[in-house]
Amino acid sequence: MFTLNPRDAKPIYLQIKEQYIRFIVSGVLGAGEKLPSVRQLATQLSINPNTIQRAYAELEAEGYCYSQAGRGSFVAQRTDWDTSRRDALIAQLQSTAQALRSLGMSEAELTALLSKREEV
Amino acid sequence: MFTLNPRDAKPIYLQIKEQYIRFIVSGVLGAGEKLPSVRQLATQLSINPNTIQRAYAELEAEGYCYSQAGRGSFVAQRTDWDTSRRDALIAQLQSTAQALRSLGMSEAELTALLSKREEV
Amino acid sequence: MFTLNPRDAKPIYLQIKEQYIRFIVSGVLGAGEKLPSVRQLATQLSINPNTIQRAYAELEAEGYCYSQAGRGSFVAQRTDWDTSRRDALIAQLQSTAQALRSLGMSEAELTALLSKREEV
Amino acid sequence: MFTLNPRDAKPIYLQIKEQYIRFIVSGVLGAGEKLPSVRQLATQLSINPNTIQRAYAELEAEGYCYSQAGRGSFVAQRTDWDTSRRDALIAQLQSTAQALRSLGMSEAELTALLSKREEV
DNA sequence: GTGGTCTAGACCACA
DNA sequence: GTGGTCTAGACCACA
Repeated sequence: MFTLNPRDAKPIYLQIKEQYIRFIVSGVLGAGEKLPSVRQLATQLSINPNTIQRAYAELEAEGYCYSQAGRGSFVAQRTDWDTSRRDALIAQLQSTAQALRSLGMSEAELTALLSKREEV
Repeated sequence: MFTLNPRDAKPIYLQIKEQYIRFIVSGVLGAGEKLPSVRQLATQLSINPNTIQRAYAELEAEGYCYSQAGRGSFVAQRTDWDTSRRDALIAQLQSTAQALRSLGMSEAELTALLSKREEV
Repeated sequence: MFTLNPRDAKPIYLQIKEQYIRFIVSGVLGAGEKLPSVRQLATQLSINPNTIQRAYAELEAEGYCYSQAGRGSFVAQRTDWDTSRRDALIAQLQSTAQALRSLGMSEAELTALLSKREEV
Repeated sequence: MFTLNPRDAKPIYLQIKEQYIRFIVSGVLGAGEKLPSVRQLATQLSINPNTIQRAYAELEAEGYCYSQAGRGSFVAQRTDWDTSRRDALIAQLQSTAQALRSLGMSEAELTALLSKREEV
């Protein structure tokens, strides 16, 4: 399920966190579903448990999951993270678009860019 | 002219670099204009000259300015940085748009976002 | 393994960088191999860690290696540096050839030079 | 006659020196011809005389010209600089070719590169 | 004066 | 332990 890229400059805890966000946002992991325990995932990925712990802590801080002592961590309701994330992305989209305008890009060109999905 | 936040997770040299990019891209600083000297800016911002040096070195590496021992640093011609910057922004725009799509945003909504200029 | 000449006009960080490039390009250091840590190499060469840091940072910027806080620095895949290096060398070959032509060397002589491998 | 590029990272004294080498090597300036005086050239280029002085000193050290106290500087005989310069360029050509071979370039490709004159 | 390199040494994030 | 950032301050090349 997880792909960790050791060559990436991105810290491992962030790679884990961002993959979880992708899974949760896309619905691969539904609200209420249980995340693997810190120890379990650490063993599975051959990684230090501290690293997993940090990823989980940030996910929880941003409302993507919640943890219950003794039971584990679970995917949160969409309402807990939806709005703030959306707002952040919208702000970023608009500021990037603004930067492209200041390089002389027209509205038509900007709109055209959106229809071309990036490949990666 | 400069706003530095030493508590920011973003390194100081990057804060300086990015502010200069904004000034240059927006035309506040025109091609050929002299940047303040490394030492001068260091004193003014109460920052170590090495930190300024690093910001200037990266600006030069990315084509935003050029520098000469004994003379100073100067804003480069637009052609020197135009394309690379454009490409970076386009990639960012598309990846942000993709993230919004995975939150369920439609193409129509995305396009609508572009017409609303952000205020900042 | 390393030869440093502190009297050389060429900065130390560049001497280190260029030697690493030679090792990586020639295959002495293979993709994925770990470079010595910044501190380790600094002690071994009796050089300031900042100087090593700079060499490593430039190697990474040019795609010869990648580094991760907490883990170390590693030799990159060949595909990451191949093209850019090739282009640089081609430019250098052609400009040197041009200089020799302006000394009156004929095309036949130039071609002949290529078949004689230099010994070093 | 002279083109100085203030945007070039190359020091001005070097730009002057290299342009003289080009003139001398190509025969634009013939053996025995008088170079402009340091002061004269400094005024003409609006440049510090020290800068010119340094260019002339290096040209003389490398055998491209000679100076006579009270009379001025004159272009040297070709035999004074020809061989050493030629040798240096040949060595560089061969070592660059060798580097390209280690990237997998064939002899045929190398030879082909020579026939394509670089444009600049 | 101006940029570039370097040493010495501190502190932080990450694994 | 490992890389990344930063301060303080020195010395060099160049104009």
